[in-house]
Amino acid sequence: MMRSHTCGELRPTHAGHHVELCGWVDTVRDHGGLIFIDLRDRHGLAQVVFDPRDSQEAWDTAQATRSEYVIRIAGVVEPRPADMVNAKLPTGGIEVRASRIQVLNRSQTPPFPLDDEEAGKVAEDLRLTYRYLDLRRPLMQQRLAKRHAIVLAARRYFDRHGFVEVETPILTKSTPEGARDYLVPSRVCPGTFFALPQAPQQYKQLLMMAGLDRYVQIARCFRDEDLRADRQPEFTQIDVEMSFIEQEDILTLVDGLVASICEAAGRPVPSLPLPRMTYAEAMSRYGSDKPDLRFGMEISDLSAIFRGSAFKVFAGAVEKGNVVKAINAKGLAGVPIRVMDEWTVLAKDAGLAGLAFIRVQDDGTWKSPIVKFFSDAEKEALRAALDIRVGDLVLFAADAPDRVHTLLGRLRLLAGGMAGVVKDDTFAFTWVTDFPLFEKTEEGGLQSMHHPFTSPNPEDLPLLDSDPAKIRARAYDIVLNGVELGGGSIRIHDPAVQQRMFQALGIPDAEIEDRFGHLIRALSFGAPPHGGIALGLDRLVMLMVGATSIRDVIAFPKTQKAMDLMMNAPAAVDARQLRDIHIRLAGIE
RNA sequence: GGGGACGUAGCUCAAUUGGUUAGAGUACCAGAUUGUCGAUCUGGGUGUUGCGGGUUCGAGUCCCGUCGUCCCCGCCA
Repeated sequence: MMRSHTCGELRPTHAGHHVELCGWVDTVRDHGGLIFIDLRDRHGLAQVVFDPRDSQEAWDTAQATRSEYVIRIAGVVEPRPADMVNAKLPTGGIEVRASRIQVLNRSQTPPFPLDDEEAGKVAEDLRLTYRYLDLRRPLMQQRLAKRHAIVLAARRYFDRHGFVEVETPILTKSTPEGARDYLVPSRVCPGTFFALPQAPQQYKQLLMMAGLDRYVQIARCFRDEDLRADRQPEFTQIDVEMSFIEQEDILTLVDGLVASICEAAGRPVPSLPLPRMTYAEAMSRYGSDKPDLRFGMEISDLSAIFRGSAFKVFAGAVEKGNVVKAINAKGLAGVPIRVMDEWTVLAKDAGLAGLAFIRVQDDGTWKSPIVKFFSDAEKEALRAALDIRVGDLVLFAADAPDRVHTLLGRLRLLAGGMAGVVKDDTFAFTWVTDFPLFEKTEEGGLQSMHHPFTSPNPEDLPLLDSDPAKIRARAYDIVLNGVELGGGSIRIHDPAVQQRMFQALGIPDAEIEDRFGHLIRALSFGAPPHGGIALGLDRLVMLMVGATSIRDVIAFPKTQKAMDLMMNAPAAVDARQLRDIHIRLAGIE
């Protein structure tokens, strides 16, 4: 061992101990006589003092050290006099009087400052290019450590509940109906390709058919789609599957998992069970299938109030079977015209004719282009429905329900952010259940909202031929602060139902056999009822540590163009490698 | 694929309407300095204004293109 202690652990109780420390030079304060070096490692910071009267040789070396040099020192722990204690440091009660110093390695001047306060402002591409330096920062190390603690808590939780962790293949088969796949050419089988898994979905179901009963995996997943602050091309899921269970069992299991993880992350543990709402309710009240419940501003249905109104735009909408809904953006009566214009553009982009509004002025009067059409009774009903008060801004939308919900849901988030009513320190979990089984494709066909192995709600099965869009799935998402943390479903275990589902999705029989034959066959060999869920670990950790991007909780993340700036990946390969895998490049300048 | 923001010293930023030698803080280098802990003091500018074109007497500033980073929409079963 090159060290007797870490830099963060020495206390006044160590006084008189002879210690050896290793670490990086954080700062040097040279007083001509005394030299102070703050020595840093993952565990903390310790002040080391060099006095030429102790060792001229050590003092000379210390004077030549610079930021980020790696050094090893030996010395004696001394308590600091009361007036020299540094209350900001856990080790501030002591210092090490050094008798020896060894420079283990020198360092160039870092390309950006490594203290958390300054580095937080540095351009992210620079941090990513020198990620190993960025990760030296205490904040980044804390985040990685917390990620570890969360994964450990999850593994312990699942172990306690009898789960077995199984690794599934990274080289697998393309499933074109999902996200775009990352492909890997086969050398041995010319002209064929593996795909990296978008999720271990089929494998985990097959493990249920294998009788594994309770499966978990901290699984890496790959999707070749455009990136966002909360989306990376490779990411990690806590992937779970169980046999002989119902939806309720999964929800209860994950409730407990979430509580364990919050505890491990040092966050307030939510009271269980976590709140639940249906998809229909989430859309109707929050205009989103991942509602942010940290604030109100819920969507109110005003259709009944405006049925037959003198205001023909609203009355006409109701007449046609559309809806009139609104949110009360409390306190935002003063938003600039510019913002209202932007929001009106959003409304038009969403397919609506426009965005109606009421500003409630300081004297209580309503400033609005439309209130002159409202009767006194309608105004009173409005006031009651939306709790309208001085300073409020009411935003109306009248159109088909899905358009209205999408728009008002989006405006609700913008308004909430602008009004500053979103409490950062609050954790608002919710389950969203009863998702639709299908959604419409651009071509007018059907596609699975979750995935094609999702079980329909048995009550709705008769609708499969008549009105498939109305079928509810036994599918559920867990949402935290408006972020989709994870989702899952009860799966189809009847091969006949699975076959019908593929047919409903319009997949030709030959293709069903080609792509899913193995699964249907497996279902026919005594598949147990089963279901599961997958939770996005990166997003979970992001929220637990208060980061705003999952890049901040991934050691080596990729940029928006899916590049690794440190490794310079992806990169061209040489001709021989291409020949080996039977690939010829075409059409690349 | 689309919309938006940004790109000036190692880093974070400034630079009037297009106008003199592109500045500040910090970092860095040199010297001083025996109780600092964001040490201090003195001195030093270290620059292909992302890149390529264009307009102009004159471009960091205006125009076109391009590259890169970020945010959003589409996309993400």
